Amino acid sequence: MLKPERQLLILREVNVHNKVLQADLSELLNVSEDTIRRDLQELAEDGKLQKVRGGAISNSFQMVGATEREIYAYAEKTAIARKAIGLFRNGMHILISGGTTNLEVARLLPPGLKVTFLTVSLPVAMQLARHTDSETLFIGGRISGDAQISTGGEVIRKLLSLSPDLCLLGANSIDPVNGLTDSDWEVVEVKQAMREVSAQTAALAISEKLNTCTKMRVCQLSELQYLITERPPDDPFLSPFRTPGLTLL
Amino acid sequence: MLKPERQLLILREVNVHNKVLQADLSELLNVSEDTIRRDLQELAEDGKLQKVRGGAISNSFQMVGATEREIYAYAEKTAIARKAIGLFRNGMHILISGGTTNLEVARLLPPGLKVTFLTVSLPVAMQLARHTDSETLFIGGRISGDAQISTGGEVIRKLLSLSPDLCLLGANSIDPVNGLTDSDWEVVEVKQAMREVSAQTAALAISEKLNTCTKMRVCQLSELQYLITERPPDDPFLSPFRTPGLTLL
DNA sequence: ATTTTGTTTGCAACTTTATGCAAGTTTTCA
DNA sequence: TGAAAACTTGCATAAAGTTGCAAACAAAAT
Repeated sequence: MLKPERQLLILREVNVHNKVLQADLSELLNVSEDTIRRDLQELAEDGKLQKVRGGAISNSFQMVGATEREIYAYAEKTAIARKAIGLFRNGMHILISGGTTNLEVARLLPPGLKVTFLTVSLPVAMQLARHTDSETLFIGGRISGDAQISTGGEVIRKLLSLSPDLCLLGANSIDPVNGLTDSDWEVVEVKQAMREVSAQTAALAISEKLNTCTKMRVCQLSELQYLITERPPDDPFLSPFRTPGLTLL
Repeated sequence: MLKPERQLLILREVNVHNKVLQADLSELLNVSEDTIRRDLQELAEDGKLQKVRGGAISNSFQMVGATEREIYAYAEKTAIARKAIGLFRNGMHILISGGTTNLEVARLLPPGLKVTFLTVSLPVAMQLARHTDSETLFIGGRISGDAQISTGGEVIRKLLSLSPDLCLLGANSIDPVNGLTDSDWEVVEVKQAMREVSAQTAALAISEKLNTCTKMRVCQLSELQYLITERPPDDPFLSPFRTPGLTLL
């Protein structure tokens, strides 16, 4: 039996069964396992299948995890989170919106920090709750399924009775002209109220979201006190955002 | 069985059940627990799931401080959850407390069910929020770290303004003499209010918690309408709980 | 037909990996 | 606090992989 012929049979076998053991192939094709191994290796190099220890698996055999969202731009978000935490002082009341960047903030809280957190995001609240030195208050309301945050009139009403020292807003998109914008009206409504009641507000955005814009405005740049990105504050990329009253971190 | 194959099965198992015990996987896949542990570790390093003591939990199910205890006895808990869901009717307002059994209820909700859920538990709310046919309202307040539920006067006040059709109380311990009891005062306070405002209340308890008692009473048995365990309603084990006005499920 | 040339194959020696086991440590929960 | 369960670390073993090499083979050239 010629080599190309044999490899074709191997390929068919793999695609039918989704996997194949080289011991089985060796027996089926009456060649040594070494030969099979070399064949599988070649086929794998051509991308026809995936070689694994002991045999091979078909290309269609994909880990479910491929679609699972691993936290996007994780390193950047961690850097932002650390800078944001630098603003915290014991005794503060801090209002936090949702999003993965804020989740990183919650995850990276240093032990010993004693602040009161107020949030509308379920995942952020869960993470914050692990930090036993600080207190966490959740602002209840109708849970908006995709963003996993409280929305609606009741949230707004509750927010208006608060006056936190600092607000951390995860930014969906931000540009110098349109300011902080978002695509979901329910979220915009909540973020607006969050900013309005807070003494100071910090927008958290990975730099890839800078200079992008979506449909609805949360606030103007001038209404923010801090803009936190993963870049150093003096990065030329940030110069469009360098305005009086706005501190870049 | 090839290693990637095994890991894929593990991942499937995790994503279907939201949590797995490595002892179960070990039996299912006929490999030692050490191997399972190593697999889980690898998958966790790849961000495909989250490793916890004794097993793993799915990524999509971000329950932050899951412990061995919390992923325990899920077969029983799913049985209970299915029975509880049998009580649901479209249009109902349903109040749900925390605990892993209620979490199962949230996870197993059938598509198409249109009810309004009210809850004080962060993990339950997160799970409920994925069920887009129903509406989820979270009752905000101070988050009690270990139980991950809202507690405090504000929760009570809010609860008193509601009148849900059904209340699902996860039971920490329950016995015929002392009724439903719990060990954490903050939780007891909330559960009491939950029961008081609801037209009907169901206690959910795996049978191992029957005939146990802890320090503080939530309510008497006679103040409950349903007791749901994983056992059939006519199980002799349940006879001490067979009282007028209390339906065993 | 025979030689040459290059490829393919199987084998042997050695390295690496996967897995299970055991001893000791940590965590959890009663 | 103390027992049970789970984790860690190290190790032994077997299976799989690697490399080098020589025999076998096919195809091309003489």
